[in-house]
Amino acid sequence: MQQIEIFAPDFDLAMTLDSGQVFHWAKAGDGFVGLIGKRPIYVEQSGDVLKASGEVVKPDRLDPSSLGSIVSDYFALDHPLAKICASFPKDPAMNAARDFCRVLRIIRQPKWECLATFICSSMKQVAHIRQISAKLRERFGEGRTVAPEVKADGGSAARSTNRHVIYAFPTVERIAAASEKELRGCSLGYRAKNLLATARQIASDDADLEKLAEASDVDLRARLCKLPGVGAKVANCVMLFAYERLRAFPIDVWIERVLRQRYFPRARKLNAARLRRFTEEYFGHHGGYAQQYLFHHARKTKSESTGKSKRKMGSLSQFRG
DNA sequence: GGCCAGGTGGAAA
DNA sequence: TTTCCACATGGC
Repeated sequence: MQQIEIFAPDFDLAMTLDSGQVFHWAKAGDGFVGLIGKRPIYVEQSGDVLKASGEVVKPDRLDPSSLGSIVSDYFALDHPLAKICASFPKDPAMNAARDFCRVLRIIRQPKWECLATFICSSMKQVAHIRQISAKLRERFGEGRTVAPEVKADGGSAARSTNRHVIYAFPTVERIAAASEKELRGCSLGYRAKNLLATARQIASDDADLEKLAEASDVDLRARLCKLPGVGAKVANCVMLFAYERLRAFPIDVWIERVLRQRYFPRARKLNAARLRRFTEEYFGHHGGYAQQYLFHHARKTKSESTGKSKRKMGSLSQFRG
């Protein structure tokens, strides 16, 4: 059992974990339990200090990192938030979102876990995605335990009787070995076929997610979009949340609504290509952060109307990256 | 019970 | 090119 404290200014743990980037962290004790890759972690925040505990059983040779660097890296504590916020365009919608979210960070997720989860996300609410993630983990993932507490006396948490069982996201190989029927048993619906096909492509070495990190934004997006169940929206989410492409700007129903209402209130012809061009040019270098702030702000304030005709929304969602 | 959800892929117009 | 529509599921 290792325990650490990290100085974490400009960071809100709860807000970040509740912002629709990642779907498996659960409240426990005064903080949250979850996994970073395969490592079970408990983390809690008090002010500018992040406390974490987790077992470092046998750090494998490929990843000998300490708990502190694992946590810091995952929550992207090195992202210069003040600078990023300063780079946002100055307009009423963006200003409001920035004021609301300025301590929300875009975390660095494991690639397969992020890709698989967002393949399951289409036409699902965040709460449903959490359910699907939990079912996939419990059914196919490896179970671990973690104590939801940080003790002053280092080793005591390890002996805690109040331990939570948490499950790692299943490996590519495990999903690839499953049947579509088994996956549908996790409430995936029509998404099961896509998840299975993508897992099998990756498992059979047709796509190497780690190697794709070397690709340019354009190439990376194109490669991701070749995977079953991955279109422009999912590709941009994976680029943003797993490949640290902070410019990637996913356009989902929430963002589309914000753009329509706040940036193009009177536009008639607002097709997907025009929206895409606008977001790429207007929000700039850290567009992904801007997008995440607009998304989270809209979702948490449930702003204005929510009733747009499905047909209209659908037509814009068609755009290919 | 209808509407909506961090969409995609393929057919029809 | 653009528009339309099927595809599952669960909460409100």
